[in-house]
Amino acid sequence: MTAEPRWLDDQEKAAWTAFLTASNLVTRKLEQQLKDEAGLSHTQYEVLVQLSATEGRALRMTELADRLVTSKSGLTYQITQLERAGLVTRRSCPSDVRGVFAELTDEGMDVLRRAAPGHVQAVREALIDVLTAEQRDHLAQGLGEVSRRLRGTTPIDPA
Amino acid sequence: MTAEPRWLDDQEKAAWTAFLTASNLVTRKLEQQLKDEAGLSHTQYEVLVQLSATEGRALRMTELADRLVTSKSGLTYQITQLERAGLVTRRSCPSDVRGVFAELTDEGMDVLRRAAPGHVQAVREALIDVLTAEQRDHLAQGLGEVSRRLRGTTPIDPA
DNA sequence: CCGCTTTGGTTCGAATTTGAACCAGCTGAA
DNA sequence: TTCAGCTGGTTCAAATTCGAACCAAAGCGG
Repeated sequence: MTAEPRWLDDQEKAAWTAFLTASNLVTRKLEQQLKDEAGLSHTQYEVLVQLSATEGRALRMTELADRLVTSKSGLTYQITQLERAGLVTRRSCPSDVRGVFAELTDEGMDVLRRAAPGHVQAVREALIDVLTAEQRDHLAQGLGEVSRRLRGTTPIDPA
Repeated sequence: MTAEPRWLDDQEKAAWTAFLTASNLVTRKLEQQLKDEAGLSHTQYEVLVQLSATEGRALRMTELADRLVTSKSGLTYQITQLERAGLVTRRSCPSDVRGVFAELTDEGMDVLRRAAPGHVQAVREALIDVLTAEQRDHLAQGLGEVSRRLRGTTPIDPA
């Protein structure tokens, strides 16, 4: 048993390490930039972005957690922080007593507006402008598929 | 002032979000897998990998921190954990009293050997086998360049 | 040989993150 | 109607992470 696994060959390893290190470096860089220039963590920034892009500027906690790819408890924490800072408010859901909407405040919108330019610039410098249009397409294609598969992950296949 | 920034167009945004979500999802997935099957965090696993791949199975703290793309203090913490678990030992550097080598123990090597197959398998499922050989090449090319630029980042250009 | 700046690591405190446990409130089937 | 089981969020404790402060040693120029 435990047949020798298929190790990664050089080409595969190159792809893997490039992905891993780029992922770490970019994350680090942007976290830094946001903290310095806007006083926000990347998670917090993403919350604001998601809410601002949504009709009604509000989303349910679970939906938001899914979009951010974070844990429910992690989101609860961050929303509390943002609420404390006045950038977001909690509102209860009319159709489900248990439900909670996180809603972007005007101030939250302002903060986002001020933070966005610098952040977009940083994203360009770190990733977007470094790639050719073709490379961006390949990236979107490949990693898009990767994401899709990991999202629809029902480990138990109901045959 | 503050000219309207160049926002991301759809194509660029697609690349960015694909990168971001794939990065989060893959990280999450692998963290999970390692914790479950080997009782290691991904950082710890990477430490073992880097050491095992090095002549003498030892590396200086700073060098190791750079390779892992982590902070020095973060590495100090993790090495302490691994040392406590008996997978790594600290050894002082002969040529520099301040220096510290992290060295892989035999037990650490064993743990790595047991953990590797499952982890490689997970990496394949999450990323490598999802992409075509061509996509992997593009990924390695593009993100390799991204990494290179972020590494050699001396914000102050000494003109 | 002497100070000054840099380097290598660790320590410390603050901020996050995560999964497990928990509490309601929903939902569907009997 | 009723109860078992799922859902939506929060709470909690434990593990990490990071940057700033710190200490000691190394490297250097004079």
